[in-house]
Amino acid sequence: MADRRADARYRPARAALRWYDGHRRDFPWRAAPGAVADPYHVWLAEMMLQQTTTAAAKPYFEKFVSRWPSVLALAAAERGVILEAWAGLGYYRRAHHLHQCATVIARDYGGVFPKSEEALRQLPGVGAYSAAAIAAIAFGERAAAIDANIERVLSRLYRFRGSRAELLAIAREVLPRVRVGDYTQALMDIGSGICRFRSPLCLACPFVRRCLARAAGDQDSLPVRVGRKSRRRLYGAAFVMVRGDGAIFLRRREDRGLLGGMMEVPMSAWRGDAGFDFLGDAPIEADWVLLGGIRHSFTHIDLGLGVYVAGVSGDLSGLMGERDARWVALDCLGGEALPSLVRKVLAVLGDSPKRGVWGAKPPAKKGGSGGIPPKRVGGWEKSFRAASVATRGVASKRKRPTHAPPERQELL
DNA sequence: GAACCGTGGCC
DNA sequence: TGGCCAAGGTT
Repeated sequence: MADRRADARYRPARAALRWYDGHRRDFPWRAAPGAVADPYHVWLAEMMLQQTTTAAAKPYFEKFVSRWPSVLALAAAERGVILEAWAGLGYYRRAHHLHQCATVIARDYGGVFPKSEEALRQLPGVGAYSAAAIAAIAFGERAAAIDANIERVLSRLYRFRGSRAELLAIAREVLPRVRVGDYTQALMDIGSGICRFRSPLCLACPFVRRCLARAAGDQDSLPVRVGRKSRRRLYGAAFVMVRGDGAIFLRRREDRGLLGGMMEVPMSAWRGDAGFDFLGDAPIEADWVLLGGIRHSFTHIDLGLGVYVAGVSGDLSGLMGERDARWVALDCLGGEALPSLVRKVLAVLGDSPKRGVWGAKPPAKKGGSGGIPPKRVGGWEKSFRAASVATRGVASKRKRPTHAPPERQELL
């Protein structure tokens, strides 16, 4: 038999924890050093951080904790209000799961999160990674969480090119018996700040002398990347209806699918053909004016939208058959569950892009309060009135964006 | 297993 | 600009 010590895989826990004690990042969802983390905070953060940067999630986390200090408070909130608070963060299915999960915790667990990885895994929106992360960070359970950061660190450390399941086995093998939560977050911090996707700072890494990829010089090729499909290009039109008092018509999208449950202005179908009859999909007959266009990229769709606007009057009750439809005053748009796509559409009506719907601050600048809708909007209505007076002049003078549909003179 | 699901930053 | 990335989960 071979000597067990000679075969033992390097365990990074000691070095990781020592590094963590001196270099840990400070986040609002993290407990103070040595303190016990709040499971509600850990869970909420993990839901927000799925495929999302810490900079983007941070202001949302602070807003949520401020508005709903406990999981019971969150469970008592209306779904639409949660969607409004989530607006701009993306992957809106997470907001639905968030509410569902809070309801389950309130109803089945008396407002107390379960501790075990297995029980957590059963909750809506909690997958293999999140269950392990919450169990380890909030409860100190010996659960091995592997996110993109930890996968990168371990893949390079062991120069590993195998399957995810094999990596999980390795992660469990080297998991420490104490301070599992700190260890997990240490690997995340090292992965984020040192063992970066590109230009890793190996000389600052606590594992520099143990890292097999570093020794071989192939750290840049790890972990093995999976090829991504290119986006489909689709085209369509958005129809902004403005009532005499300046209110805009919004409706709620279906719960399922893209932007599920979020508010929108009516839109045409989205097709691969950039020149189809968009106005045939208009919600009502009106003097639609093409004001401009926007581009927006989703995970799997590259979308170009022409933005049409029309002043409307008379009996508009027929529109109210739409799901959760309503007329919203301009200064109330910030309180609606408007995804970034729709905010971008509405920004075309203002002379200062983004300003009209996002408020004074443009969205998501370097860790700022991006994505948090303002309470007030300014200077927007006047410029829209000027634009609507100019009508066709505005439409023809505006530069057509690359992927916007061509102007259809015969229909204008 | 593969497709779907947002958004903003970086190079 | 276009491609890639990020504390992934669900169907």
